[in-house]
This record gives sequence, structure tokens and C-alpha cells, in this order.
Amino acid sequence: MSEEETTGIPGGEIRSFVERIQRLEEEKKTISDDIKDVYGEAKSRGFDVKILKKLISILKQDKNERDEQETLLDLYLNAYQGEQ
Amino acid sequence: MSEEETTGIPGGEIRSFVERIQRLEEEKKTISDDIKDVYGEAKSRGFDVKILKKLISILKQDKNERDEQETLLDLYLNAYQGEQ
Amino acid sequence: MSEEETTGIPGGEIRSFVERIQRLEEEKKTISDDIKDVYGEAKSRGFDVKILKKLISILKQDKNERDEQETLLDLYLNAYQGEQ
Amino acid sequence: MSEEETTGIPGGEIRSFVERIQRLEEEKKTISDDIKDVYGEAKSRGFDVKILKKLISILKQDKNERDEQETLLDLYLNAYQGEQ
DNA sequence: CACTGGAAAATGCCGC
DNA sequence: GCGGCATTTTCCAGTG
Repeated sequence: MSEEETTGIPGGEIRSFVERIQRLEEEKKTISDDIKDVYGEAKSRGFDVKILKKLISILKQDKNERDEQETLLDLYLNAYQGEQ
Repeated sequence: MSEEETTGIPGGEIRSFVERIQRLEEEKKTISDDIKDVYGEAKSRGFDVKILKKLISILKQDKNERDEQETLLDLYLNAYQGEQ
Repeated sequence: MSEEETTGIPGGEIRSFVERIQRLEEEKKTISDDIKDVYGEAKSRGFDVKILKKLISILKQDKNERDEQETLLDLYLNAYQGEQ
Repeated sequence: MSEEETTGIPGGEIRSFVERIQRLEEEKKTISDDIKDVYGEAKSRGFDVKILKKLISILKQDKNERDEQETLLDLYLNAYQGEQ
């Protein structure tokens, strides 16, 4: 009998999910490390990492906000059309 | 002997901290409930709560962003003065 | 003509709701900050904040359970009295 | 004159760092989304996502511990060989 | 009543 | 080792 038939637990499927996620998390970690490296490089080029981070976070917020406003507009439009 | 002398554990002080926090959390919960009530009232007046929430969250983001930019400006100023 | 009559949009009422909610959220934030302060104070008095939080959450659990049991008791009582 | 010579601010270099980081953060986000997708898929296959996450975090813990032990072993080995 | 999205809390991580 | 910051996890109301 196979493992699954024996235990009733689809171990192979779980293992497959686990491995896929572990692999993705590794990739994610690699990128996080890359980001750290870039900050380190910027620092060694004389930039203030704290300021750089703040700047990037503000740029990100700008983008988020534009997205949010689009969402709000969509909501308005839907509400309006819903009342027709 | 007092409890503390007996056990070596400053129970009174812990208790005091616990009670202060519990009291604050109750107040916080009261306010959360008040907020829910206001949304409920708005809804009963015909407003779309989802839109209202989104609107308020955008207004909050605007404020956060302004604050962040001030923070960035402060950082710039400090960095600049630091180099004098 | 009033703004509302002009635009057909009840801006004053929205604004009022928005402001009420913003005000409440500020109060809520103040209290959250107070809580953080108390934890900070406890920490500076030598307590382990993580453990303190666990303790408080357990006490809250207990309270919820007791409340539930009271609710249950009420239900039983009502059911019992309803059958008299 | 170049922008940098004009303003005294090395804008091109900053911009380059900002863009590199933004690009990496986008990649990171893509992977995070992929991970979410996999969890979603697992869920739709009947798995309990919360438990799956716990499992993966425990496996990661184990791996860290094993890594630490390897590091420790390396230290011992080096110390031992250093004394030869 | 399960699912989704969003708020709050907890945890972990990084640089100083 | 600590404080601040990002991420993760948990919780909860609303929705279909």
C-alpha cells in the first residue's frame, strides 16, 4: 500500500506545497538580501541610508495613494450606476 | 510578612500595571464601538459605508504623507547641518 | 441656495460624519499611545513586556469565558422561567 | 554643465539607487503574491492554511537550528585544527 | 456560515 | 542589547 492509503493523509501533496513555498521564500530572501546590499552600496557611496529609505517609502506611498483614489473613484462610479 | 516579602514577586506592582492597561483597553473598546455606531448612523442616513471608510482612509493617508514629508525634510535639514 | 440644493450632494452631512469619525479615531490613537507608554514604563521597571502582554490577554480570555458563561446562564434562567 | 555640476547634488546616482531598489521591491512583491497564491491553492485543495503556515515555520526553525549546529561544528573544527 | 479585506497586535530584524 | 521599523499573524466586521 502507498503511504496515503496507509495513513489517509495525502503527504505527497502537502510535501509538494511545502516545497513550493520554501522555494519561493528562499527567492524572497535572496531579494531581501539584494536590497540590503544596494543600501550598503549606497551607504559606501556616501548616502544617508535612513533618508534614502524614507524617500523610497514616500514614493511608494504616493503610488499607493493614487491607486486608492482610483479605487474610490471606482466606488463612486459603481454607486452612481447602481442608482440608475 | 507582606506578600512580596513572602514570594519575592512584586505582585502589587504587576497588578497595578495590569489594571492600568485593562482600564485603557476598555476605554479604547468604548471608542471603537462609538466609531461603529457612527458608521451605522451614517448608513441609516443613506450613505454607503464602504465609500465613507475609503474616503476617511484616503484623508488619513494624505495626512500621513504630509507628516512623512516633514520627517524627510527634517532629515535633510539635519543631514545638511551635520555637514557644516 | 444652499450647497446641498445647488449640488444635490449632502456635503455638510458627510463632512459631519467624517469629522466625528476622525475625532474618535484620534482619541483612539491617543489611548493606544497611552497603552504603549504604560508598557514602556513597566519595561523600565524591569518587567518583561512580552510576558505582561500574554498575562493580560489570558486574563481577557478568562473574562470573555466568564461573560459567555453568564450569557449561557441567562439563557438557561430565561428558559427555565419561561417554562414556569 | 551637467545637472550634478549645476546643483551640486548627485541626482543621477540617487535616482539610480532608488530605481534599483524599487525594481527589487517589485520583484519581492511578485514573489509574496506568488506565495499567497500557493496558499490559496492549498486551501482550495482542502488544507488548513493556518496549520500549513505553522508547519513551514517549524521546519524553518529546525533548519535554522541545524544551520546553527553546523556553524558551531565549524567553529569547533576550526578551533581544533588551529591547535594542531 | 464561509470568504474577503482591512485594522490591530505580535513577532522578528536591522542598524546603532 | 535596545529601540525603531518592517513583516507577519491574528482578529473582526461586512458580504454573498
